[in-house]
Amino acid sequence: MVCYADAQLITWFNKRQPRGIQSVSERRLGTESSKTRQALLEAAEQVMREEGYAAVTSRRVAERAGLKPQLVHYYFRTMDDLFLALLQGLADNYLIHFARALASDKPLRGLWEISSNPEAAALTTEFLALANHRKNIGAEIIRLNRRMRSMQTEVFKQVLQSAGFDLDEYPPEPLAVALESIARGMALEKSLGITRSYASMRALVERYLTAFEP
Amino acid sequence: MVCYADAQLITWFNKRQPRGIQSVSERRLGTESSKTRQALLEAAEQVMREEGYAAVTSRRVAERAGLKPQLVHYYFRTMDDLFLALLQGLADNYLIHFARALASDKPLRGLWEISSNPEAAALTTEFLALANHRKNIGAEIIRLNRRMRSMQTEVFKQVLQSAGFDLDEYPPEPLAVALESIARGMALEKSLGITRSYASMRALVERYLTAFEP
DNA sequence: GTCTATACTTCGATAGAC
DNA sequence: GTCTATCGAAGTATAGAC
Repeated sequence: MVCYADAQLITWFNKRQPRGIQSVSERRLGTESSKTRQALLEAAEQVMREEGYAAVTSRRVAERAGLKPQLVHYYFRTMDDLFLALLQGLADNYLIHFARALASDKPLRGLWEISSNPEAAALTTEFLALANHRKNIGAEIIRLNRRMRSMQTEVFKQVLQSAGFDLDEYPPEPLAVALESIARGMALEKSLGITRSYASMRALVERYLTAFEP
Repeated sequence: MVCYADAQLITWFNKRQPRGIQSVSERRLGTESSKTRQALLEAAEQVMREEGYAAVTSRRVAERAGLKPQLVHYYFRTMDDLFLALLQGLADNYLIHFARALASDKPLRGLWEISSNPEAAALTTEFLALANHRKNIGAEIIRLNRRMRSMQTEVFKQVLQSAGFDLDEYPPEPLAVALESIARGMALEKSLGITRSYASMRALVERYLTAFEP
């Protein structure tokens, strides 16, 4: 199994094409390396997770960070820019965990664990909802989805092949989609307090994973 | 396979316990049978699907329906009440399609089709996001989830049994969860314009469905 | 059943001082 | 880099006339 160091993977991944159309206002803007900017992003993530994307307003984010609302507009020209930065952070975070899963001896279980995280699932759901009506967010989600899916599919392919499975009978891509969809679905139910089918699903998934990763 | 008529099923299903805490304001309220109320609900559903839950405001809903914003408050005491009514409509709609699937000779394929509807998936995602921070919505979603899941599980159980499958090896409940999660995941990607893994996933699912429903 | 009028809150965004 | 001050727009909700 190929193994990247965290930093390397993220660096490689972030060599991305310029994203969407940027606003061309003349207004002054804070640097990306600012600590305050980071604090605002963390506050925004908390607000989004706890109260939903509609609650991510300059005033509420600033309040959570103990700062003035105008600072949000100083570091992010528009709220859309803030959401894009947030999405970027989420993707970076995914990559870190993905790299760890890759480096472990049971990468598929790692993928399952990543997508089973209720907090991450809730955040992802917020972004998926956002993506349906904010063009910029939607475009970025599509970009990220493409890359993540490719990487997941590659992991499935290598694991299945080295375990001697026929890739026609066990097609890597839909299996990757299935794993992520199911894990996120379960995580969402969990974050709502629904645990009813958790055990039986865990057993079912475990059976497949054991077959794939003995 | 048991077969209910649409109306009967909905009637049975809607014999539900009273939902959550209702506001106790003295204000006048329109009747549930009003045509205007129905128009507002349809407008709200459109707005929610196209622009997200955050766009479901009294002003925007009224505008879409060609009415005055205050009418929204006349028919729904609070916006939460409107969301709950919307959710109820969504559940009723699900039941209609569920009943049709039950009555057909391939109920599992029917379940797949229902959850594969991109518009419905987008709406469901909006509600799942809403559920994470609006207590009333969350409670109602949990209630609906429990009932729908029971019904889906029962369908799986009957189909698998009559096809001679071992229910320990093919456990109905997690299979129902998997079917819905995957279908919704695919539908969400579709509504974003991602069609990449659609064909291969369709083939994989078809293989299982053919085994279950020859 | 629908309207006008209105009170109050919160929002995004910007200009300009320090 | 952070602040004060401020605009205009949009939001929920209610009272009361017709």
